[in-house]
Amino acid sequence: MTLRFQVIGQAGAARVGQLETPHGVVETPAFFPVGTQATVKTLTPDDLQAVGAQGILANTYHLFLRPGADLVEELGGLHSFMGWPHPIMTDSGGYQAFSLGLALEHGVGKIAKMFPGNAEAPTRPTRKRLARIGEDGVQFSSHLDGSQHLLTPETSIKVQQQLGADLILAFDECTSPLSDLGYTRAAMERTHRWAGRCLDTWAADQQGLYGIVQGGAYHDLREQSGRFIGALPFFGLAIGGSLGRSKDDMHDVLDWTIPLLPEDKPRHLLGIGEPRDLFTCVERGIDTFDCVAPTRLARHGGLYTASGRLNIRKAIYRDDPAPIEEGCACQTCQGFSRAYLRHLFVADEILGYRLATVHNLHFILTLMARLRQSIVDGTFVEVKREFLAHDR
RNA sequence: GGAGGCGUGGUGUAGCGGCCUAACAUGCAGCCCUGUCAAGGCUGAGAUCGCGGGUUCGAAUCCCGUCGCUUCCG
Repeated sequence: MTLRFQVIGQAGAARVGQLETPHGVVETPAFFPVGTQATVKTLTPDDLQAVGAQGILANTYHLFLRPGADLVEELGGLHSFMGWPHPIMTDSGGYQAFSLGLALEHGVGKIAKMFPGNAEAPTRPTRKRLARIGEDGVQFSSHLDGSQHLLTPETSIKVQQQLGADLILAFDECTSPLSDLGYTRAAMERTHRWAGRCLDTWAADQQGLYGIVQGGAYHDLREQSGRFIGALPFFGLAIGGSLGRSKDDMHDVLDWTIPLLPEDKPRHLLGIGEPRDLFTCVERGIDTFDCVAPTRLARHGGLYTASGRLNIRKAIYRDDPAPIEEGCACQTCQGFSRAYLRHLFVADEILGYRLATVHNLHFILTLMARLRQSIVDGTFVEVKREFLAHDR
């Protein structure tokens, strides 16, 4: 059983590395598509390999509720259960403390453009929260059947052991961008206490455990958290939590945090990002990413191209015989027109969601591979400049 | 030939005297989505209620006529 990370090349703060896991080596920087319920929606493991995925991220809370950790363990663990023999990371369920808690109550995501006082209204309706946070852990009302479940640092790590991912995450609390300094500090301190409990429960030789830096968009808190989490004996470090109200805020958070983390450990940025984010975050020293954006956007008709995102449902594509992107090597662009894809979306045909997902993942994973190579070649700055110049 | 029913945005329907400057679904258009409650959400355009006349303070709603569709009987 191998669990090891080594940096093999650098360009400024950007770095190329190898993350060895029991299920294979991840060449970093890398992007992990999200497969919350042990499936990257609409794709088979073969599809995933074809688009260039090295690893995926699944979710503890969702799998704990359904089908249950005991069952997955009985069936040989996640890799065997879902037929994916390559690296898997599991999120701890800490994010659900937010997404089913304050995110519902505030009607926001982890990067909130809408703040109280801003003229623009929230894009999502506010709803009653399904998660309540206490010192011991998070009390969830299942979104499936309303049943009550307490997830703690200990139970989260144990469930992740049963699921058997290669890389696992500490149980933390992701705060809302609308949380004030006082609340964000209290949540961060609680996450720090939970970090110790996660370490105490962790079987270090089995899985690589990542500690999570919190602190919202507050400078002092991020520094405090970066120092604290960075000094603990985790296998890797992740940056989580609210990243403010803009990309600038997000970059500030990375600039404050990353220099405080040990250089020899892998750094994961939770829940980011969009194509351009890969450049700006790798540039600051991030090694791995996970994000629902490419897959979710694909299912909603948002398709990546070198000149920005297009919405395939638009009328202008009704009779467009061109592929999504001229010159794209993905299965979708090789065989299908924009007009056909638009038809599939308008007709609500399943194939549309799959073809769109294939394209977006191929796009982002190919971009990541190019970016990785550019660090080796010493052309990162040029490649980045060129990409950003075209991306709208 | 006779009796009845129905005609409301592109489509299917709701409303059956004032709260209708007409509702809902779907479709259409645009926007949003960053550790997935997410094949989801938000916003918008679109009908003077078949046509004509009448009753009434007031009609999509009641009455008469007319046209169209439809069901049953012959």
